[in-house]
Amino acid sequence: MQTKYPNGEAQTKSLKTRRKILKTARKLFRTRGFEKTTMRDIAHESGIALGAAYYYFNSKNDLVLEFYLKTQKDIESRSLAIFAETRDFRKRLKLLFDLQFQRLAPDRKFLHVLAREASSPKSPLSPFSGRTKSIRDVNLAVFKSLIRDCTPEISGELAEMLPSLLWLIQMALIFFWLHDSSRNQQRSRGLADSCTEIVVQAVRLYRLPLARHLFKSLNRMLGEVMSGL
Amino acid sequence: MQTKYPNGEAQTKSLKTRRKILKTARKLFRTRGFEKTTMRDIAHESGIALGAAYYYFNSKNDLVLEFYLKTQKDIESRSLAIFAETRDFRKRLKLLFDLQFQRLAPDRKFLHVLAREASSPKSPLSPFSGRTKSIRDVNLAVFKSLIRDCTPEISGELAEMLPSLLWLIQMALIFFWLHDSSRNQQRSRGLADSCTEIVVQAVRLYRLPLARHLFKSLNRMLGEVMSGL
DNA sequence: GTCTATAACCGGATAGAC
DNA sequence: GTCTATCCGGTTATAGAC
Repeated sequence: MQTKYPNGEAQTKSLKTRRKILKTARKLFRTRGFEKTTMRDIAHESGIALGAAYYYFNSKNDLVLEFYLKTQKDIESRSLAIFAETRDFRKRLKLLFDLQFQRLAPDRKFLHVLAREASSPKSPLSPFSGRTKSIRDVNLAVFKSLIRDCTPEISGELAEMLPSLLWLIQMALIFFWLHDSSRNQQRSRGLADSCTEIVVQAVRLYRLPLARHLFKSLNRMLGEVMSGL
Repeated sequence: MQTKYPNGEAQTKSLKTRRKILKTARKLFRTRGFEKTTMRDIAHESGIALGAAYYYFNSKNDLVLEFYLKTQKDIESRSLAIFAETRDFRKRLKLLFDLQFQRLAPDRKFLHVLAREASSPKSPLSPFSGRTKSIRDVNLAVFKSLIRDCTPEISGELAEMLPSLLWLIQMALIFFWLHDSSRNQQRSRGLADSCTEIVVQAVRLYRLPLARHLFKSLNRMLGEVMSGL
């Protein structure tokens, strides 16, 4: 991961091997599934020794993390195009959730190890850990630009808290989607719809004096969740 | 697990061994942690062979599940006492969350395997799977009796949807608490407070015509999440 | 049918030679 | 940076004892 490359020569070769491993792993994970694919399989099909595979990746799980990171970066760049299409808050949100499902779909079968790994506090893959902080920050930035210049206009305190809230909702949606065995993950899409609707309705209620207490508590909750990073 | 016992003799001995394993496992998990305790350790300290441990428990994870199930049953019976103390909705909710934290606390260090295991769709421990359905039903029943005869009065559609909502919140709280490294899990307690407050405020807003759409969407969302069990 | 004990198996991960 | 040989521990297979 953090290996130094003193010269272009080595870099090229090293990168080639690294990519080869990733490609093989992805292929095998997709066809046989994560648990039925052994590191020995991956090394063998990549034409290298087991030890070499571990030279490039610290663990089998790390391979999966790599795919996820790449996808999230991809989604970030594509989200800009989405926000250019429409300024409507609801549509933007819906399109973004759709984009997540769509881009993650090819790897859905084995991405569940992400959730599993994320549930281990010790793991660097924990949702509350440093390794994933960069990707979380990217996600938050996406939600910030979703809110910017949208209709209805969202500003002030609401604009402060919404990114965190939307990020949490997105994480929950992805978790649900990973386990969703309905055809084409229809249930997850329905869930994304209702979550979108809930947020839209909540935004509408925000200015209501009677709802003041509710949003105060919600804001406090978000602070408590996100402060630990 | 589902072994038949044709006579009391065998049952007694069998149960004794079983309990011995559980006791040893719990002790070792608590002192060394889950991953540093091997099944060989547990068998050895229990004075039995490795194979015997596997005769009683299908896997190392199953041992942890056993502790969790026992705790949840314990919580169920204690919750009745709590609801006898007060009819106040907010207080009942807060006391119930506190009870969860308190009873689960001794095993907090190794209960994270629950979350990990629960994240594997194939696993019988998945939150959406049959093995855990009974415990989920028990939890839901607890929330139903929390709502019954409380002040402010909760009935109708709201009484229908609240148990599911509270269950989801509870699961999220426990997940957060498992990873919470703040002293004495203070952050989790704060989070439980704000979640409680959010629910209380939401209940207040329920009758508001302007909030109709919001609750409709919320209800739909809960249906989508819970229908898959 | 109920239980125990021993010896593998399997696959993720590591050590260390080259 | 790549290999081979090993470790380690969850899990399984098997052979019997009661």
